[in-house]
Amino acid sequence: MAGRAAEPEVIWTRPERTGRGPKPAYTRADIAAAAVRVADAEGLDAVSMRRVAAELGCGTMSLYNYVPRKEDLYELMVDAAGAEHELWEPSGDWRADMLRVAHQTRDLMHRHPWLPRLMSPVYGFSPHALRFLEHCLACLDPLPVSYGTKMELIAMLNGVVTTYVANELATAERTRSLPWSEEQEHAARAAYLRERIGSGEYPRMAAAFAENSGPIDLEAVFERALHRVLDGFEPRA
Amino acid sequence: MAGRAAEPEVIWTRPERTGRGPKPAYTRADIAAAAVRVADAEGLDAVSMRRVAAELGCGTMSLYNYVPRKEDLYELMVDAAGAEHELWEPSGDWRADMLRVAHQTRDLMHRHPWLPRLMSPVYGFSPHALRFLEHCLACLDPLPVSYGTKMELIAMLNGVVTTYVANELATAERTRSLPWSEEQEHAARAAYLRERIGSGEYPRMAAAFAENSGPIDLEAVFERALHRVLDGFEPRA
DNA sequence: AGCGCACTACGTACGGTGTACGGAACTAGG
DNA sequence: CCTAGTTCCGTACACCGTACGTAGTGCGCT
Repeated sequence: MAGRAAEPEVIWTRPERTGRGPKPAYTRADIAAAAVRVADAEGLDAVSMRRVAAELGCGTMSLYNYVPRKEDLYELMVDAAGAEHELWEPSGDWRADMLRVAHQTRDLMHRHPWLPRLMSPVYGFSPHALRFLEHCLACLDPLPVSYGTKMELIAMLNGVVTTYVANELATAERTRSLPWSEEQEHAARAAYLRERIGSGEYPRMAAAFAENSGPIDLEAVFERALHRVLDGFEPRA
Repeated sequence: MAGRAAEPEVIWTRPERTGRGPKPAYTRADIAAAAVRVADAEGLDAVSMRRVAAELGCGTMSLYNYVPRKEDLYELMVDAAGAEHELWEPSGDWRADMLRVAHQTRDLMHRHPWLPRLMSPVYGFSPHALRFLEHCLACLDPLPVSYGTKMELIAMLNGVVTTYVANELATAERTRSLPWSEEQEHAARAAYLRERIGSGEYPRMAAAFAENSGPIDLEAVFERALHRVLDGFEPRA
């Protein structure tokens, strides 16, 4: 009776509130918003049950009335971020629409740099994720391929965007907890790399760096990557 | 003097041992191997400084003589795993070689399921990562594009493989710490998904699931993804 | 109407984490 | 030889997720 059996539980099936007892002081959305606020301002590692509870102004253990495990808090955060996805009436040009989707996802991840790290297929079915998925499928209506293929397209595009942004943000998020700056870290790694490459052990890498030693246009790299992904799904190629 | 200034430090530039004092009891490789052993057997979350020290049979704080921060231990682990990459004489067929690379990476990640989670561009320049990169570039010698483009190809292929395997392993690694099994978790999520889709809010997702309700051939999905990536870099398309 | 119970709230406590600090043992360089 | 720079590691601290128990609250049922 009291000791509930260990049964799998998806947070979204758990009703937000039940009839009996005092009214909950917060909604799930309140909690997600607080966690997102903390993560945005202080980084994902600052998101602890205590910190989020403090942000809300309640006791730590009160959170466990809303969220059975910390992992579910993460799931709420991802869903809350997904709510910021702006949806539109599909234009009829699936390529243009998917490019727009990709750019919007990237912007979203720039606003919430912790998102790439939390991106997991496990969280892929939260309410807002479903809404987003349905929207992508709507944008792909003009594309004459099976739904299975469309799913593969969406997964691949999202994957590439996530990987790309994660790479963009990696040192930034990393150096947050380090006693030196991002620039210093970058410089140290670059110096090490130059030294290694100068050793002659890696002739092709040396050639690659010689080819273009200037700064890379990351924006252009991103754009090329998107187009290449979409090209792979163009029919009758 | 004693209080060293906070300067950026790449673990690979730090000499493995210095002249003065007693001989270190372990090599960096010993430590990496111990950490990998723990991660393979008990999951990445079991890799704590105490646990790794116990695995080695030394005091916890002794580890800090070899590794300044836990994060550097992760870097050692990734490099140690990278050492398992088997390199070969390029065949002259860059497509075949890159497919082989991709499959090998996937196998590697299956052997070390914690690898996708640690994959970070920051770790991309460890000794074995450089060796691997040079090998990929060698395989791409027959491809008549710039080194910049080759780098983009390698990054994209690795990214797609990593994302794909991470998805494959997500629930498995996740349920390790949960009081129920992977199958139960999967069933609960599937039930929730069916319920949501049955609501009629997501007509296209419903159609997608109706189209093919049987189990998906993940192997084929992976293969298609690889070919699509490589297609995007085929010259004169 | 009023009782009971399911629920919220949350203080305390436990076992874990990364790692700063300091002291003891050891060995190569001047 | 001596001393300075190491390695080794026990102790300690702040913080983490969360199990458990208690107190108070208000809905639903009788």
